[in-house]
Amino acid sequence: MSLWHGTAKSPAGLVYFVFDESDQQLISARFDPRDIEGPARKSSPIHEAFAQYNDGALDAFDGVDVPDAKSAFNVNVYTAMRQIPPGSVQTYGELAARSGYSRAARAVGTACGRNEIVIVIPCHRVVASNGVGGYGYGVDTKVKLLVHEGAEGY
DNA sequence: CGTGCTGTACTGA
DNA sequence: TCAGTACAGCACG
Repeated sequence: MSLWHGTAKSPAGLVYFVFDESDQQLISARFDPRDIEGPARKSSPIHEAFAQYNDGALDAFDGVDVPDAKSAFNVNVYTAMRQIPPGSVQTYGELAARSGYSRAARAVGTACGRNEIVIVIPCHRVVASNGVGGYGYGVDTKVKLLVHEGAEGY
């Protein structure tokens, strides 16, 4: 493990992220500085990806690798989640079905809430069937990201 | 409409 | 085990 961290602006505020140079994976990305590890860096491909995303290249994180989730359920859910195109949203129930667990909407909500890599794993694109749903850093944060991506109705 | 109950799948203690 | 979830659907009033 060879960790370093950095910060980057996003449409919803400053993001603090940790990167593992050994296996080229983004370990975490959060809207608060909790669990920061390693020395700071000012520039990197991750910094660049955020800059491009802010500029409107909404698919800038497609090439960013992340660690495998701890359980098969989470792997399936996060994989399906990253396939939601920018600018569109999916309900917790739809995402559950696409992940292979047709009635696990609530469990998907739990998995989203535990997501450690905001924006790159786009939990903000998962909404409730009757509204925007919740978000770990506040619904306003979620809405800012959706507006930036051009999702309709937010 | 809104509120509340219940089914459901997964997690962490 | 068991309680706790960033849900969904339906029954009531």
